[in-house]
Amino acid sequence: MEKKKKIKRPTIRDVALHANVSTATVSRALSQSSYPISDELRERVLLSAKTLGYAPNAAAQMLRKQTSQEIGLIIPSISNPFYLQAINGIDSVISSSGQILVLLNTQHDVQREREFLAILQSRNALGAIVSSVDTSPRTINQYVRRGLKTVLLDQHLNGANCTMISTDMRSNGRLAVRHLLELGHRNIAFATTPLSRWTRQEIYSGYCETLEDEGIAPNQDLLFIGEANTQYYPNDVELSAGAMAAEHFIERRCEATAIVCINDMVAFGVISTLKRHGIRVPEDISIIAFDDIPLAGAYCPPLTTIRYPAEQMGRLAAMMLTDSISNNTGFDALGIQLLPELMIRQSTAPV
Amino acid sequence: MEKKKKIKRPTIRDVALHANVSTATVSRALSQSSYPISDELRERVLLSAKTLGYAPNAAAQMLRKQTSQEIGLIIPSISNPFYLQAINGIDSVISSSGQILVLLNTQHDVQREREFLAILQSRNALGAIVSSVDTSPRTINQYVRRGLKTVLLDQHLNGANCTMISTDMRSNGRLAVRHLLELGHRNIAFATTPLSRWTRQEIYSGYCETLEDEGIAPNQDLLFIGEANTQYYPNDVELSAGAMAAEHFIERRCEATAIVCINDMVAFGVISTLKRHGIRVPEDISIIAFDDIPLAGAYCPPLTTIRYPAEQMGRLAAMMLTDSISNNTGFDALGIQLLPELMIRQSTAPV
DNA sequence: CTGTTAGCGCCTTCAA
DNA sequence: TTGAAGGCGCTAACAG
Repeated sequence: MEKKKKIKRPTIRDVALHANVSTATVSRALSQSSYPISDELRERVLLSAKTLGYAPNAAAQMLRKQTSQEIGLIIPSISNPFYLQAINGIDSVISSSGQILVLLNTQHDVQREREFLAILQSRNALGAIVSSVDTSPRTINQYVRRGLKTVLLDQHLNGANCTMISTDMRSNGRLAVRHLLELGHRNIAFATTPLSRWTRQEIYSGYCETLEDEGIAPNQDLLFIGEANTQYYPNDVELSAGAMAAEHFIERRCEATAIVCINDMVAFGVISTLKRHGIRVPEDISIIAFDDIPLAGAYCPPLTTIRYPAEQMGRLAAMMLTDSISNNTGFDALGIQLLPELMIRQSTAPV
Repeated sequence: MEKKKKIKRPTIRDVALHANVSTATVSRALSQSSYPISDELRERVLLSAKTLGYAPNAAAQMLRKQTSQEIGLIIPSISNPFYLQAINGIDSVISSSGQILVLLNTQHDVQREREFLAILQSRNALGAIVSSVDTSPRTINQYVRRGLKTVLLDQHLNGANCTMISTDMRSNGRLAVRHLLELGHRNIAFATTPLSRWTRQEIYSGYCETLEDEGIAPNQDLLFIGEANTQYYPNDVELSAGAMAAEHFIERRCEATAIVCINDMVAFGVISTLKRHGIRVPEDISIIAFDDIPLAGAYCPPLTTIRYPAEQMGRLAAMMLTDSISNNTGFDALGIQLLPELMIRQSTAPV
């Protein structure tokens, strides 16, 4: 192969030489600083920079200024539309303040999560928004202590020394069940992916509590867990998990008149599977879920669901982070919970 | 407010002092280099680093090594599930080689796209994967010339000096129409968001061509364009655009027996709106679309669609980029097209 | 107003 | 096998 000449980008010194000024002047002319500089020089510098195609070296700036413009986003997966919406919200805030989003996907691996935290630390990231899969706040706190501004998203980690934004999943769970109870349902099943995440456990707890309040004993036989798999829908583990749960539901001839699904995607998997078996929603069985992803209202039937304000949560997280960065306030373990909203559509009906 | 003591992270020098060796030794001990170093020293250094909580300063490394481990992903929006899948594919490749993904959302703004390219250049990014909204390859070529490794995703920009990965949208369009023709449809409408992007125009061209081949004159009255809006579905512009197109379709009492939709989300918007007006799919009208997002198969009816191998495209883009980086091959304007696949489900039926 | 200069933290020759 | 030292590109303190 032909030898490749390494392309050397022009530096501030090249510009200085070309414009016949000092590097300091170039630096001042190019930065928006209000530092006094004559218009003539400024223009000469700007011109030289343009002719040479000069672009500042970000690494040098970071090193010198001891800071970067990066915000790290650590999430467990990017398959879930929730994160898409959250990213949207986050991006809308940070991009307008000239910051840059570094996306780190842990794939639900605690080890990776820790590595990513270390990476952000290494990079002098301005801050991190973390949807943690860790069960202990130890690692997070360690980085917070070392100065990494952090906001926890979609997860409430007891004892974490940082702002946490979530919704009260348990009361969301209650809300869903109460809606079904009001419609006269008494035999209510629960379909979910494995209850490994705190948020899922919370929803399930809310479900159990509310039934108990009503004098209905929660029943393990009504819990349908679909493994994360791609057996039924090759492109989506949650859809597929929903389908799996529904298959079990049918096999076991479950007589529930309603199913609470852990999220919209699982619900879609459940509904499409039930339909394939000739079971109608909501005539034969009511379905309620959580998230309210954009498609929920355009599904058939339009899905009754508890809105999870994903985009707003993302936006809020970014705002809290930005605030904590610019005011240099930290260590304020503020817990924020967004209130749920029941979106009644057409997948639930009276018994 | 209380004065905040600036937290200073330990440097390589601190570790050197603590371990009573030189900074050079520390550097060598910590890097995986095969440089000879006694086991005893190595362990001492590693221990010191751990006790001090040392983490290398990425900026300094980048400056010194004149390179970063960043891959930039420039996309026009993160609302479209296509990009979600593409990100998934990309991430799966680059994260396994220790690289980091920087997500840059242009919001369909050419100006922002150019700024982002400049930012990546500034940061000595290893490379960029770009889903461009530019209509000319000029800017891209400029950065390619300056050494930024680039792969164009989901867009074929004539004259661009870089690898381009896309599918042949025109033949995808043809494939869709041919399927409908085979089912006996002759009066076929087209529902889309504005035809601003090249990919959309291509699909539309394929649609027109195929009709002409069949002796059917394309008819402007059969083209339904839904503005990007949030009027019908507040959380999703494409869903909403589909709904809008369908409303027009109904208002104008269009008599087409089939609709080609520009993508699955638009199709969902169309279908749910048609249904709301009592029009059945596929009994009254057939719907075909493009993308095959995970939900397509779980919709009702399951959507007949042309699979757009988003994740594979992402993976391929990342692989091409990685390859071009490690082999330092560049300027090889390779055009790659992934073949479409018709997923026949239940939203299309004979006339 | 403009220039000189000293590092920011790290890696990597070169010398020992 | 280890250490000393220069410099990557930039900014900010200090001189002029």
